[in-house]
Parts: sequence; C-alpha cells; structure tokens
Amino acid sequence: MTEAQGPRPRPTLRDIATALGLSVNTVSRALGDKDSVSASTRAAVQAEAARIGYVPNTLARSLVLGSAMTLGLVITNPSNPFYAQLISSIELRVRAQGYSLLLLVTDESVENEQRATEALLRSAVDGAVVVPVQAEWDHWRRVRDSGIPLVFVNRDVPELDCDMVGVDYERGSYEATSHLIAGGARRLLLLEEDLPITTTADRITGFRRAMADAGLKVSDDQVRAVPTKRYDSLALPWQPEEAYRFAQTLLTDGHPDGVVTGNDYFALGLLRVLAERDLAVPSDVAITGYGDHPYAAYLQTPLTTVRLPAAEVGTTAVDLLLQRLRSSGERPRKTLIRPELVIRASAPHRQAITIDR
Amino acid sequence: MTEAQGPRPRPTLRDIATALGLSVNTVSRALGDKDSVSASTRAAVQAEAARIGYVPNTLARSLVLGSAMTLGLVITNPSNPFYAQLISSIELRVRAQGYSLLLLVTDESVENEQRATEALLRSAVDGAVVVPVQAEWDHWRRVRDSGIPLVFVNRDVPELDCDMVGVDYERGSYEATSHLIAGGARRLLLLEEDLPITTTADRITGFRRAMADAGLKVSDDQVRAVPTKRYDSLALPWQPEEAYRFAQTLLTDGHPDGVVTGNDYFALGLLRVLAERDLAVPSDVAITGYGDHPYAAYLQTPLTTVRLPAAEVGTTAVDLLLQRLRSSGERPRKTLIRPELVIRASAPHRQAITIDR
DNA sequence: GTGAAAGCGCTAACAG
DNA sequence: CTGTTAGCGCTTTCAC
Repeated sequence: MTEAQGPRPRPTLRDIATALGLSVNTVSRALGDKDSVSASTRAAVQAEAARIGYVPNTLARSLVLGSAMTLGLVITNPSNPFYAQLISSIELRVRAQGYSLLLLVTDESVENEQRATEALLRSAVDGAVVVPVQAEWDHWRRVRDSGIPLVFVNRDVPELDCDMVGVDYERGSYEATSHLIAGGARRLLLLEEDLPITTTADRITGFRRAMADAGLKVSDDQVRAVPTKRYDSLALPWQPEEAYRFAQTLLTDGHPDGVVTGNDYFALGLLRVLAERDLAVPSDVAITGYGDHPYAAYLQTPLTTVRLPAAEVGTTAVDLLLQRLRSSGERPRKTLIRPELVIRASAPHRQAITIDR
Repeated sequence: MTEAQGPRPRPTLRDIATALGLSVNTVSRALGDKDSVSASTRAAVQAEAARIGYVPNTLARSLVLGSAMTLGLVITNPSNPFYAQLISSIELRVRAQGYSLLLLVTDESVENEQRATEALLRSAVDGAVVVPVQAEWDHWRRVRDSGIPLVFVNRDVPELDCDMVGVDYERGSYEATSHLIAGGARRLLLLEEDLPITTTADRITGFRRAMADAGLKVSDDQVRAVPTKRYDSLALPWQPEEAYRFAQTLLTDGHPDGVVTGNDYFALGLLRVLAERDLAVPSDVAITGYGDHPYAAYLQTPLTTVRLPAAEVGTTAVDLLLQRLRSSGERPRKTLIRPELVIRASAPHRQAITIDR
C-alpha cells in the first residue's frame, strides 16, 4: 500500500531541492534554463521534476516578476458570431505568445463593464483587448492610467487615445450601397441598428457617401433605425424579429428597390416580409446584409453581404497589445481592416440583373 | 505642476499604512471587514484607500490564501452558437460568485487540450468547466488527481467519474423523430455529424429508439454520417456546405419523406438541395434541425428544431463545480437537461399536415 | 484594538 | 557553478 490517494499538496521547488540536496534557487535556475547551472545538476533536477510532476506556480512567479502573463478580453456578447470568431482568434494568439486569457462579458451593460475594469485591475493583467460598450469611459481611463495598456477592438473610444483595431464599416457600407446602385437600384433604404455605437454611425456615413457619389439625394426617412434592444447574450439574439416587425410597417406605401441592412439578421427579417408581400428578391428589391453569417449563403435567396475580417482583427489586436507592452512610448495606432463584399443572389452582379430585364 | 503622469506603481497596503502611521496588517484587517479594528481606524483606512485608488493585488492574496479564485473554461469552439451561449452563461455565473474566468479554446484538437491542461495546472485554477474533445483523457486525469475538480459539459468522459452536465440529446432526437412519424413520415433518414463524440451517438440512439417504438425498422443506410471536418473556429463553420454536397448524392433514387438532422446547418444544406429538386417541405419531405439557431425561425420554411438549454447547462455546471469546491467528498453527479422541440413549418403539427392532404 | 513576525512559492541580487 | 539573503503584497498567527 502506498500513501492514500487524496489530492496531496502540489510539489514545489523545495520538494525537488530537498530531494536532491540542492538549494531552492539552484533548482529554480536549472528549470529556468539559465546558464549558470552544471549540465549534470540540470539533468537531475529536470528528472526529479518530471518524476514528481512538478508544475511551476504561476501565482508566485507572477508576484515576484510583477507580471501575471495574463491578458484580459472584455467583450460584449459572445453570441454575436463576429465576436465569437474574435474570441477564438484572440485566444489562439494570446496562448501562442505564452499568455493566459481572462474573459469578461459585459452584455452591453456599462455597469458590467465597470465591474470588469475592477476585475482587470485586481487581477493585475498585463493588458487588455476591449470591445467597449461606448457609453462611458472614465473607468477605462482609470485602467489605462494605472499602467495597463488597452487595445480597443471594433469600436473606438477616441477620448482615451489607446490603440484601436477595427473594421472599416464605412467602406463596407459604401461598397454595399454602391453595388446596389450599380445594379440599378435608385430608391434605397438603410436599415440600421438603433444603438449609439460608432459601428452603426460609420455604416450610415458609408451609405450617405455612396449615395452622394452617385448623385442621389438621401432624405431622412431613407435611413431607418430598427428599434434594437441591446441584446442579451444569454438568449439567442432575436434581431430578425425586430427587423421583421419593423419592416412590416415600412412597406405600406410603395417599396424601395434596394435595401442595405446593418446586419444579416435584419436581412433575414426583411426577407420574410418581402416574401409575404410577394416582392421578389432581387428583381423587385435587392438586399445586402452585413456580417456574412454562416447561414447567409444558404438562404433561399443567398445573401449578398459584407464579410467581416474577424480573425485578422483579433490577431492584429493582440499583436498591437504585445508590442505596446514592450515599448509603451509610441503613439497610439488606429487600424481599420477592410471588409469584403460577398456577392450572391440577393444583390447579384450588374449583368445578372440586366438579364432579368 | 504635480508629479509627471507616467504609470506610477500601483498603491499597496503599505502605502496606506505609512500614510496613516499604521501597520500594514491593521490596514489589511480594516479593508477586510474583520471585526478587530476600531471604527475610526477603519473609516480612515477606507478613506485613504479610496483617495489613492487602492486595488487589492489578487496575486499576492491568492498566493497566501492558496486559492486563485479563478475557474477555467475549456471549450472547443466559440463559433458554435450553443457554445457561445454557454460561454456567456458560465462567465456570468462565475463572476457573480466572485471568481474570475480563464478561457482556453481547443478547437477540437487533443494537443490543444493537453496544452490547456498544462495552463490550468500552472495557473492553479480552483476548478474547471470542460467541453472535452473526447479522444483522450489522460491529461484530464492528471488535472483531477492534482486536486482540481472538473465538470464536464455537453460531452462526458465516463472513465474519470467527474461531475457532468449535458443535454439529453437522445431525448431531443427521439422527440424530433417521433414528431416526424406522427406527422405521417415513414421513410425516415437521419443526417448526423461524422464525429466520434457522444452527442452524436446519443442522437442516433434516440432516432433508433423512436423508430423502434413506432414499429419501424431502421436499415443501416437510414443513418447517414455527413463527412464532417472538426470545424475550425477561426473560419466560419461551413457545415451547410458539407451537408449540401452530401445531400446531393443522397436523393438520387427516390427520396425520404422525413429527415432528422443533427444540427441546423445540415438542415440548411439539405433545404437547398430539396429546393433544387423541386421537393416541397414539408409535404414531400418534412425536416427537423437541431440547435434552434437564431436564423431557424426565419428561413423561407421556418425550421422545426430542437432548442438546446444552453444557459441552464452553463449555470448548472458552474453551480456543480462550486459545490464540489466546498465539499469534495460526494459522489459525482451526472445531469442531463431536457431540450425542447420547437415546432415550425418544416415539420408542422399533425393537423397542419392533414389539411394538406 | 493594534503591531511584530512569519510565510505563501518563486526569482533576483549578491556572495562564495 | 552553487548557496545565502532578500523581497514581491498579502494574510494569519500571536503577543502586547
């Protein structure tokens, strides 16, 4: 019979040291691949470490080193597919660089975000990647001022001049709009989220610019804000429902011949209303989505939409953060990554439309 | 002019102590709401702490307390909407209980999972919620044996008898199948993922059991495994494509009158093939999905599907884990939460079908 | 009620 | 090359 099982306390450097008749610190150096250790000692130490299953205690290590080798990720809603991909790419990159990742979900709530900053401070993360709620930012200032570098992702907080990496939403919206116009649409509509965030604002700007460049005027009622709950990550994001209800009220008198939507869910709700009204897509109304969700290509009418470079955004954000950790001096960098218009049947190429005529 | 800005070192207990002429440990107790401190001292300490923006150092605290107040979440793929919701619910619950959450993404790779266990051990998490890859589990044994309680989620590793909480996939599949049969389908097909995981196996069992209970025989070619890549969380999960290709080869001779699919993406791919073949849903072929993704209700033919209780699974998992942290003695508990069949047009109620006849 | 001392596990100085 | 000393920031004895 050996010892009883029971989770015995985890081995420490001292266990190895006493077992081998060495000092704790020699063991530390042997394991740390420092040079000032004889080959034989190192071998013995490593053997013993392996034998007893020694795992370094990151807590103690971090305390003395002054770095937890941990980064924070503060995100609003993992159920948004774009953010889900962002999480994956960020986690991958962070881990590849030897850091751990602390996850905080804010659910678009400022209070949650404030608590998240507390957690970041307490945990003494080395830095954080943040999708800000964008309603207040004093708590972020506090984090930054206490020496924790921040990279804002997808949405910026210009007041704090931190690094930022996002998507060129304006451009994506510009291209989608221009594409509809090139396809022959003239009476356009923009269906946007009713949220006070820059992504929405940028898409509106892109829409307006594309219209202006085509010599089309934009009246106020061509830009519609769909009543949008700041949606709950615990429930499924029922945005199609909101767009569906809204679109029902939208098409009472006449109809647009092109609709740019701010996300694929809106397009989904809109498509249903159009089907109910016997309006054909794209011949009566051409539609673009935003996001290129996995289902977009497989709808009855495959959706023309703007594909977001999620992985690239995430990777870039982590890289920026790690650079910043090495040299804090440089000026903040703002990076916008260009999304890609994916053209499918809901708003096909000009030729395809022409054939229909 | 005050001091230059620059991220000065974060305040410690000693800063408060010296400022107030107290000892470090009096300050500690004052902040920790211990009783053995005079009211006036406590007030002074708290005031000073607030003034200089003191934030306790979790690292140091954890080191002496022997608990990092951190739980790990090891998950395969955040881009799977079910897991995305799981992440949200788990994070919420974990944070509500005063713990932090360390996130590890494995992308269905055993190697990543093994590295994840190393990270868990180094970080000295108090416990972990794990969606296991289910190919090997020696590394999990090691974690458990070093005293870190594990709760497996969605998939079990029975060899380790840890706590487990999942979805009753078999039942969901049974209900979906029975529903199709009740609607009049007789020539049924099951389209499943080709992955060696228990969730898939359970759904197959449920299908077979429902068929048997209805007195229907199941030949081997009625259970089809769609070639499924262990899909990449960095790319979008292109499972519709796989199901689409597969379904094209499926309907060459005759067609089933009911198809149970193992996930909503398969249903999407299948729907397209059916449309291409001019087979009507549900009158020619009734279909059920699995997962109730946000788009399911908004397809041209709204999808009857099995809704997964993601939030409940996540919350339960965390609660189990925290209980286990308090009393490690009890026997492992396995909990299956029942999913809900959501009936829509792709496989309507019996009456609706009857009317069509 | 408060302070002094010790230690969590580890690493960075410095001796030898 | 190796050991000793010191200390990261905090909490828990135990005196006073």
